[in-house]
Amino acid sequence: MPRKSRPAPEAPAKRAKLSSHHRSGLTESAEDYLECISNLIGRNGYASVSDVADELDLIRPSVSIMIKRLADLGYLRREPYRGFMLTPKGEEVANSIQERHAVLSEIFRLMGLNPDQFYADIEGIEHHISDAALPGFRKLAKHLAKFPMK
Amino acid sequence: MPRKSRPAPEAPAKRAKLSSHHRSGLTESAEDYLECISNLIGRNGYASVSDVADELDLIRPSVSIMIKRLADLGYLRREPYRGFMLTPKGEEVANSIQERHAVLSEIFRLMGLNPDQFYADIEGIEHHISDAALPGFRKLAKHLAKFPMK
DNA sequence: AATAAAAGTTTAACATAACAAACTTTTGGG
DNA sequence: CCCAAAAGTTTGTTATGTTAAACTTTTATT
Repeated sequence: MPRKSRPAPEAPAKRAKLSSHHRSGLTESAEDYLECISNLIGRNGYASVSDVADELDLIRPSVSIMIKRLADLGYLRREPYRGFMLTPKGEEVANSIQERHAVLSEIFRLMGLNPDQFYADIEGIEHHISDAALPGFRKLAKHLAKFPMK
Repeated sequence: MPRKSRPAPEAPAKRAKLSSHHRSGLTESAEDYLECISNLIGRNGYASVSDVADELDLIRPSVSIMIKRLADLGYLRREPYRGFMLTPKGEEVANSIQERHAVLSEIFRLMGLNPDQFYADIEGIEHHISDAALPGFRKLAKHLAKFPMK
């Protein structure tokens, strides 16, 4: 028996969008890119597609595409063949991730876990600390400094 | 100018696989399903596609598809129209997530953050605590119980 | 037993994010 | 200046995970 045909759906006006599952309105992956770019700029003064690809262990086309999107969304500005800079919007996301990373590293250290050895844990967790929870984590780090675990 | 044609790539023998970015060899999403199923079984004695869909705020087809995959991968067994049970392999994953959830809830509580209000944080973080880090988190909970933050 | 409701599945479409191959642009060394 | 290497982009494919619509199967009610 022939299947009933479905009506053709309206053509959706598709705009560049990142499905925003996070605090920042960006995906974990996008947050990782911004964090990485900020780190590279801090270290080298600039960041390029190739730099980011090396750092995140991705290939250049993958990075190229994400960079274009982040630029379209206003998180960074590109100057062809001479890297990119974060916009204030991009800086804000990068800073928020970097602070979470730093706080988590400190907490891990105070827990007796070498942050270098738990880099993957920290990289995973840092995307899931809400703004509301962050002060609690800062306090935890202070508390552990005052009342050490060992 | 006509584009040069690419050689047809070998047909990859595709098997049911979940790209394993995590400790368990499963994705976060798959871990969420197993955690949820285990919780439902604990509460109700069994879990169904509809139960899981309600709980995780997904629609039945989404759940149906993932359940089929988890069954194919040996994490659970289905009895048509009467729910499913976790296999030992599935239990193991569920237990590991549940323990992380419990430890994190306790730590949040001891940090002065109501776990109910930070459910999303905990649900996100629980997938990123490695086996190697878990004992550290357990110790942290004990330590905070002994040396309270407020 | 009939049938309506509930439960589950199939199909098609989409978004994200990755890779590989091929192509283009820029830059730097000779 | 030329041209090769480096940098970047385009195109095509894949995997994951989701929705929506339509369909099928089971269960339960009368």
